[in-house]
Amino acid sequence: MTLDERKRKILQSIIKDYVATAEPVGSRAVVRKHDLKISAATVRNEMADLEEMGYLEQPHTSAGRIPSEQGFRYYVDCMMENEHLPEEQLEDLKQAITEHVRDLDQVIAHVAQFLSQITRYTAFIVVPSIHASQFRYLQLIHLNPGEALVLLVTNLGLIMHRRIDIPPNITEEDLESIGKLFNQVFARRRLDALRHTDLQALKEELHQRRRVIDNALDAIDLLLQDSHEERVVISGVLNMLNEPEFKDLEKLRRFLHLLEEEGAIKNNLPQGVGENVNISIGSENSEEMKDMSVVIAGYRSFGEMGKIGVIGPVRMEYWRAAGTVEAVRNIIKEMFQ
Amino acid sequence: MTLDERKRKILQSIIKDYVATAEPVGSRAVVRKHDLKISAATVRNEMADLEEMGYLEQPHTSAGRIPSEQGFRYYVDCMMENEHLPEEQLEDLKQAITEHVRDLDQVIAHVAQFLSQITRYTAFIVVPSIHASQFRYLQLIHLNPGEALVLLVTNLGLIMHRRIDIPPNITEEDLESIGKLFNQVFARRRLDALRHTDLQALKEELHQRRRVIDNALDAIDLLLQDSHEERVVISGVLNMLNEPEFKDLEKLRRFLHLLEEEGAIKNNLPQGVGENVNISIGSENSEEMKDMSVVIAGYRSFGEMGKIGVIGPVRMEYWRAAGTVEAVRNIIKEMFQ
DNA sequence: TGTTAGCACTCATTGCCGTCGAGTGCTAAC
DNA sequence: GTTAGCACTCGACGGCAATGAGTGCTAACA
Repeated sequence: MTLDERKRKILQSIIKDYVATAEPVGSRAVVRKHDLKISAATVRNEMADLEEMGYLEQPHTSAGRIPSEQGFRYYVDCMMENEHLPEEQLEDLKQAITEHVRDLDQVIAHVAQFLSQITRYTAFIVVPSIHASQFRYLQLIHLNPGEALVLLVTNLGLIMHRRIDIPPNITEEDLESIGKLFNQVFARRRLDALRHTDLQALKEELHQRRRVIDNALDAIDLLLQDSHEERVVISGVLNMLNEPEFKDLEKLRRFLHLLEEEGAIKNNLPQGVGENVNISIGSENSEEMKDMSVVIAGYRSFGEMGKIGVIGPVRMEYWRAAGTVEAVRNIIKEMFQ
Repeated sequence: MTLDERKRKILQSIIKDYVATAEPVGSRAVVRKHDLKISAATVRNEMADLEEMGYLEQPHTSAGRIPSEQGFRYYVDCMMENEHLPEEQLEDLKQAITEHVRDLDQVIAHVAQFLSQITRYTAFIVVPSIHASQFRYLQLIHLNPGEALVLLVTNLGLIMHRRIDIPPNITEEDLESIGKLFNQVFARRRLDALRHTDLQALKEELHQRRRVIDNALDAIDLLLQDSHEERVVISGVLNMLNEPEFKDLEKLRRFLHLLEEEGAIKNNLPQGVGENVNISIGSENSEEMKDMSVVIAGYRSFGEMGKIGVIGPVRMEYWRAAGTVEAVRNIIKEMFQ
């Protein structure tokens, strides 16, 4: 399982070359580009060994070698050093964040865009659900006769809302007093503590204006359900068109399809990602993503786990992707403190 | 400029065939498929005429003919009848709308999805800005010490919000009283009547708690700016991958690029669309969309003009697209009444 | 024992025909 | 005005040889 220094050098050369060109790499190319002090024939012998060990493969007999998934795996685990991205670019991102700090959605969108631009892969951010947020404020707003708005605000400034029907004779003052009641009951509780059963209990308790309250409670219930959903933000899908592996329209279609429905991508990301940068290569992913690689890292946001990373072809510049994902993750981490 | 009956028949045959197969159509195919009572040779003569008039073109000498953009234009203007889509499908859509009537965003998303699914092209909906909405309600909500939320609700139930900084000694009660003040001043006015200068004037008028009010006014100002933006909702991008014209990766990239930035697509849609269904073929569009066609119709929503339609290749089933766009537009129209 | 030069072998790619067939334009006959 | 016939055009397709990159193997060398 452990390779000697020369084999490592050769494997590394082949990986760098192959990632850059997407072409099989021959023995001559290895000695030429990385001027090792050995001949092509020696390299050939070594390459044959590496192939036997499973780190390389040969598309056909008279072609050069390309790294196998196992080869990439070995490189990533045992040889790779993350490439740090220049301080100034990070400064740009920090700048952009502080400019939009008022609006979490915008910050997230910016970060995703930054990540995809720098890496030139497709970036994603999984924004955790808001279970742990505190209830801050509820308001019933009279819109038009027979129609009101339930508005729920969390301590993070997240806003959820839903329209409800009300009996036409309910006045603004009525709504206000009902709202006050809700606020008293809910004050400062965590969203995930407001369970369906609580709502039911509250419903029983209240006799007056049952109709409004019923509808409002239903609306709140639905809002809370939504709050349990993670969101996924994606940026840089087009970057994939530059990768020669997506010349194949079928691959491209599968990839785009995966992104089209929110849920699909979420369920296909590697599970159990901790705070470290994690790399998942080709068939290590689920069936749907078996010819892509994912570089992903976790971040904590108010007690919940979010994820950030990039998706690219197996032939990915892992060193650059990992370095960038790590740096951006750290910035997010900072931001949440 | 006017064609005799036989030429029209031939043009129509060629269009139908070409749209279905994406292959040049020969003279034999025309007589065979549409059993006209004339021979292939006659058709050839007519086709030569049609080519000279600019309605057909020939990819190369020994190939069949394909309709030119002018040919499509003639067909659309002078021969086409919209194909109506089955009542039951429309019912499905109406059903879906009434189910989600609580949330305008969801309805829009549904309609777009429906349109793209039925036509198998890429659907878009331009949701007009909300200039004409009425101000309904403003609330200042205390989030955390030093931080509050400005919340603005329109009579349509649209919600805009923004976080602001406040001096840390401001209490919830303070915010409430300031909010009341705003509400009095703004009550029932139209959003587009709340101009920057008004806000400035209000600012001058108020002496107390200047800091909070300043920040809130700034926030409102920004929210109003946003409210002037149209939104574009897009669905069914992937449908394009089925069209053989997008085998060409360069075309595909240009198209996806256009969709990637919100603004780009908005600015490239045909201008001056009225309530009728409008068709814009190939180079009649802006440079960026010169090999696509757009079928578009307008709808009125609270005094503002919205647009709905589909984008497809020039080789589009205009009759089906136009029929569907029209039907869906009518449903939207109904919904807004 | 590890390294290297030499050489035969493999195989994808490229360019070059020749054939095939769909489709045309033209002409002469109906 | 319509049609049949025929020569012509031109892209698509398949076979074939040349090319060249790259390999594996062997024998000689250090």
